[in-house]
Amino acid sequence: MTKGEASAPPQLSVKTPVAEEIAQHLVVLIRDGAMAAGTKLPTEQTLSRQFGVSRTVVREAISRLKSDGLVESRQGSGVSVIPSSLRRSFKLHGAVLGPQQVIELLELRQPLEMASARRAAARYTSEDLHEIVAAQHRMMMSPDWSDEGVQADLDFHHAIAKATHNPFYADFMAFLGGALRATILTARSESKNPNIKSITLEEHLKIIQAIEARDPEAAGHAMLLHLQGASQRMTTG
Amino acid sequence: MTKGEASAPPQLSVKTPVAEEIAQHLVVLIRDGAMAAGTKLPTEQTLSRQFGVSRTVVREAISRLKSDGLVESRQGSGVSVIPSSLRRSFKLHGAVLGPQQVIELLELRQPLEMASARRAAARYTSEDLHEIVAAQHRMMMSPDWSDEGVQADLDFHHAIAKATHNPFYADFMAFLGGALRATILTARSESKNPNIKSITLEEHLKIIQAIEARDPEAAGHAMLLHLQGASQRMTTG
DNA sequence: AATTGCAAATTTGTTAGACAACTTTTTGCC
DNA sequence: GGCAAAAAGTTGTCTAACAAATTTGCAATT
Repeated sequence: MTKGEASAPPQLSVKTPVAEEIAQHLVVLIRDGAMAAGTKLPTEQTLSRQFGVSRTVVREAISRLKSDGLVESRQGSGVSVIPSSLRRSFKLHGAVLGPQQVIELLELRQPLEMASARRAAARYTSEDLHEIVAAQHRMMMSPDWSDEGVQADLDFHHAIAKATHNPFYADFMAFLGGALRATILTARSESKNPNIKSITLEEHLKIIQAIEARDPEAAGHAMLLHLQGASQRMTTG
Repeated sequence: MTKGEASAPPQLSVKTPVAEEIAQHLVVLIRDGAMAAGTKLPTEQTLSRQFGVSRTVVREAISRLKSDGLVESRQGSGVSVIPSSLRRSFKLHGAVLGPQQVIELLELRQPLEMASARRAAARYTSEDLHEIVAAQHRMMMSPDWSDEGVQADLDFHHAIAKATHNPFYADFMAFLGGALRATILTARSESKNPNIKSITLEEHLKIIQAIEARDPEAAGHAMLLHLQGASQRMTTG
């Protein structure tokens, strides 16, 4: 079977590997409920014929679904869809985030950041504080608004999350930061407000002071003000 | 190359597919920083020799890392590690959660659930409320403590998250619920407290009433009390 | 001496066929 | 009809080869 005669026409100038394309196709089928939980996928051979690719490619695609916890395979039996209640991976499937999604993601981040600041204030060690201050310093020194500066900003929040000594906070904040990174960068580079950096640094400073004073409530409140301000600055350009 | 002469001896009675084992091995290498961001992995052929498996298996393992957003491959060039700041998947890598991890996960869940309840109170529609009540009803009717009852409990929280009309809340709550599901089930089946179900239903009811009254603060507070109670009931047996 | 151009070597992407390991279904015997 | 053995079906792994893209090395030219 030659490569060109796959059932789907070449859809975009972007060249995505076939395995990835098929994986996404299957993900859509499962997420949209075309394949209910517990049901079995067609056999690898069937899928291979259906998509017009080799079994190897199908296996690579299924391998990704397994990694995402969407399906489970048993040798000799088949590949079955795992009920959504058991999925153990949280993932942003869309490559780029639209404005609405950014707002929603920020809304998810807010309570986590507040809790993060509160718990950091209660539990930080001197090394944690040092790392937080270091990120703040790095941001101060960076040209506004370079990729470096945004990175330092994200590092600041990540350092606070690490100071909670709960690895899930740290991991999840890193995840959210990465997702929002590109958005923050473009928002700032397009912003006409020249004071945006100094304002941010000031807000950060208040958070640092509240944490250092081991005052969870003040830390959470300072974080809330910071996030509200940042959000406003992002959306109003 | 026959299968038996792989460099590593068969280590456990549990039979995990080789591809998965190698994938996890690589994940550990990357997460623990043995392979810095931006660096290239050894070639597939090298890895195949190193692990004593075929290139096919190595490719399947790498395919999973790609799905997790840990690496990126370019034809002709190689496979390079993606900086942690750009990772777009959040995942519990350990198969089972230890007691400490459960506590940490509950701590991550708490602020999210509170925010979820608050926002649900502010935004719910009649259908949302209906779904929340339906889950409560299903839990009431289920034998204590069946898998069904735990599912209804999780559905209750998920329905609240959906009522926020922010898909990230709903998705993430479903994710967390799935991760905690097994733990909750065993904790309850081992509990000697016969009132655990009625207490839970009572706490749920208070949350429902606060949401119905469109009182975000009361809803958040009721949720906090519920989570604290549930956590206490789980840890003290 | 530096740079450009091109061929060769690398490396990932895909295909094909084969066998092993395990599960499910069918068959044949009692 | 019930049950064990055989057969068929399905995923897991291996090997070999070629395609497609990138990197590297070398040589010729300026």
